[in-house]
Amino acid sequence: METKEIKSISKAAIRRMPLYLNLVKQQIAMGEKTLSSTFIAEKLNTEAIQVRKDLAATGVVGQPRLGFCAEELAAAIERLLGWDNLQEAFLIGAGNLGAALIGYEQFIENGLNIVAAFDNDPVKIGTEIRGVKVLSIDRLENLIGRMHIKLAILTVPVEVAQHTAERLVSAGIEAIWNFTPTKIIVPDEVIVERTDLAAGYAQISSRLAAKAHRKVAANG
Amino acid sequence: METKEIKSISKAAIRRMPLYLNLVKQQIAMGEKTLSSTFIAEKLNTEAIQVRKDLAATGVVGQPRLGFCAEELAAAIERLLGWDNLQEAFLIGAGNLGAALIGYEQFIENGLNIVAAFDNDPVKIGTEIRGVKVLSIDRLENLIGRMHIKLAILTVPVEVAQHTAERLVSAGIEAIWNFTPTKIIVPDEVIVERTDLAAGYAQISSRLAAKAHRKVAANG
DNA sequence: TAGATTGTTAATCGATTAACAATC
DNA sequence: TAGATTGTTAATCGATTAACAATC
Repeated sequence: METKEIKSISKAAIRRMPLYLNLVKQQIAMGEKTLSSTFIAEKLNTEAIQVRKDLAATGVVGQPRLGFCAEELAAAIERLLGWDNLQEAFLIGAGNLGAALIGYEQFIENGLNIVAAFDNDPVKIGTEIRGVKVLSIDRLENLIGRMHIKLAILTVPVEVAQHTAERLVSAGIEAIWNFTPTKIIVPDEVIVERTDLAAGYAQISSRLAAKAHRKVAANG
Repeated sequence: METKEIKSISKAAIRRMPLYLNLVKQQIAMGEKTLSSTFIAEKLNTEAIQVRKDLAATGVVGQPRLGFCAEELAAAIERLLGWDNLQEAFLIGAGNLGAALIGYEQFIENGLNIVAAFDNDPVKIGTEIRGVKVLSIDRLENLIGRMHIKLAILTVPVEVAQHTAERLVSAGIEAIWNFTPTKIIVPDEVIVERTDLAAGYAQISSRLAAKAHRKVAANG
């Protein structure tokens, strides 16, 4: 398996990788051995040049006329994303959103395993959500250390987001996936990714609103 | 209320608007009348120049020495995002994620109201999730037309995402919020926003993996 | 061989950041 | 007035897209 030097990768390219991976796996399942950037671009409604540029970052070398080896590509993307190893995570805040993430089967395919949930609500503590125990938030620091947990999924109410983030950092967490609608401030070495449902909805609603405003303007 | 011409807005700026709005509302609740770009930047761990550039898009004019009028800013951002009007939406696919979105209280503040859910599972049809009825997918087209629904939240399994999107488009939907890990292909005039949990996780896991790979390399 | 596809280098585009005059 | 802050214009940065030689 010949690979060239790994190139630097843009954040946008990383976000597209799961789309490529799904498609590659789909082709493998259909018995295809190779797939070209042209094919991928057509399926994902994008441009072949972007696909080639993105895939260059995986280090996989394609073959003129044939495209890329599907198996090799799948393995390279999974390695690039770290989806070839299981990642254990704690979920902090066992509310609606937290419970949904625990039940989100897709994560297993991505190598993400939520091993415990934490909450401060005595009613929730001691219960289980789809086999995942809800523990007291008091035990957070101790268990992060003992279980060598690197990733925390933050689904607490926004008011306690910053404070909880600071607890996680003191306990030695390496990465925080922040689902709260605020920006948490942590040291640079801590990896933070914010998945903000409000930000996603803002894209949609602003465009719908712009359309509506234009219509009102046109009708006087 | 003096406003200047509305400027064009980047997607990234739109995504930041909810953060600004939350902060502004918080300041209003604390009795503050104005807030400056410097203050906002400090609170959100970003640069004042970016805040000013973003806020310029709302059309609100600030005052040197004082900053921006909080009330005016809140109203302008809500109008820009379309959060000043209630948006009714259908949710398609009443699985785990779908149920969580129905229960996500935050949406009400954003003016988003999920009025019905649709599924093809006879066990689910006829039940309610937090007061939202689960209806048969067979009634989708009819009800979109009758209730003048503009927005559909797509939480179906990935295999049926494209087909379901096409049904929504034929029924006259204007916007689709796509939570499936695939790109749906629809006519240009249909507004699509993809919120992909896998893409968000890819950011985190790739950085954790890069860190781990570096460590292995360093230890020989 | 002819032609589809890769991968590199250059050009373009868009967003962020810097500099600074205008303002209260 | 002095000084903090705004808002504009220009410079920089990063990502996307285009052009094209190399390859099988």
